[in-house]
Amino acid sequence: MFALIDCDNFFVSCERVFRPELENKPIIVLSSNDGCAISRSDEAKLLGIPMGAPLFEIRHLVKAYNVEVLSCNFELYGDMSRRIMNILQQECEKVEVYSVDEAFLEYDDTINWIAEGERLKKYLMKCVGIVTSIGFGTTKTLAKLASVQAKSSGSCCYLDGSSKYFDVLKAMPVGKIWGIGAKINKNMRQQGNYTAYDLLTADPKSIRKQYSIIVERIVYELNGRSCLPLTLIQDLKKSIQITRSFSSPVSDKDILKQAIARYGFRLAYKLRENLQKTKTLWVYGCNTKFDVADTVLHQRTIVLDEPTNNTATIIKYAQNAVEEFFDPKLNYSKIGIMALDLRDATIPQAQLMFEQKTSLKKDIDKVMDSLNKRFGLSTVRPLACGESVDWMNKRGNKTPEYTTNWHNLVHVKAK
DNA sequence: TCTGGGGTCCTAGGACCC
DNA sequence: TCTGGGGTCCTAGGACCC
Repeated sequence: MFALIDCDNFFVSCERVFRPELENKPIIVLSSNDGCAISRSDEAKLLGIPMGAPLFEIRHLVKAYNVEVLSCNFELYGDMSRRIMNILQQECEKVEVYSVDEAFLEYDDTINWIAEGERLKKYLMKCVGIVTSIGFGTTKTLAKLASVQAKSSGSCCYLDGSSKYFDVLKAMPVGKIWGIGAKINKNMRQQGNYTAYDLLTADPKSIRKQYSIIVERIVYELNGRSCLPLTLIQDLKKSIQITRSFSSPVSDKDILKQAIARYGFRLAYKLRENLQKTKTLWVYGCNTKFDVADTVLHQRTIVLDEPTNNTATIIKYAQNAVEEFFDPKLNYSKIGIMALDLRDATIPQAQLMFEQKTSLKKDIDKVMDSLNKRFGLSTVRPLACGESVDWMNKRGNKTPEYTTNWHNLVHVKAK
């Protein structure tokens, strides 16, 4: 038996925990650079604000209905997520953290599912203050679908592939199924498969021929035949990237080089956190993708002599790449760096052709990491990252880091 | 004027091997 | 003029997820 725990309107809900006066009001949380709405309260959804709507397109609604607009505060959401996952891990032996606001649980023994779900829901609300939707199912796909049903009904829901639940599946649009995105949804509807029930009764082999093995698996999963096991141990990452849009387009090479140094610095830190090294870097810069015809992408791929997670090395290659592809005529709207071909840093690689470097660089990284972990990210950083932050992206309405910064602790007065 | 960031998996086709 | 059969590995692109 699988369960899916999904936090309702997660980012908005995190904000409300510390701003209870925002309860029952329309709120949206924006993406980085204050660009799009990426989390909406139920009240905001009712106003017709779609997921991912650019702020400039919904200004009239924001104004007319006095919508509270918040910048994203990922420090807060990340910490709230950790709290929730820790609780789930205490409550159940088998937990797969699927995303920042979702987790799959697996149970072996027979218990009263709905009662267990309601208990968990209440407990999470009491401990963290976040409303969750919980679905149970005999496969992960069914548990996911049950959580969708739970969201609309307000209480926990159970699904298996038996005819007992066909009514629910007949009312469930095919596009709501985990793994059916916009493209496949469109094709399915053209073929006359409108609901989860239609897909459940489809022929798996012909579905595979027409779509892919992924959609074939979904058919089996809807029938109650489990194809997707719980992944308890997270595989090592295969790629890591850091990319940001500028608050306004940049055509100054020095600023681009500062920005890429910052992202390289973050990237190297993440690699070290994951105990990984990279053998291949991909550095790119582009103008806005909304200028239809003339989208330009400048890029360099760098294959390193030996795998590294050293900040100075990564920044050096990243800045070289920018130096090479830079074109003063282009307005860069964002640049980014990606580490590919990642290796396990705990397995030492013997070097045949290259002399062993001294450990000085390693020591510098170690000191930087420990200071930054203790006093906050980028307390110390390489000079290459620069000081000026004018070009950095906007987060105009960011709320305090209530749970991760001593200076932002909530003050409570007792009367 | 203004439009996020970070991932995964699968497939087809090309290059190469014997 | 005619030109086999069976593999592997890598990459780019597409689709999906949150």
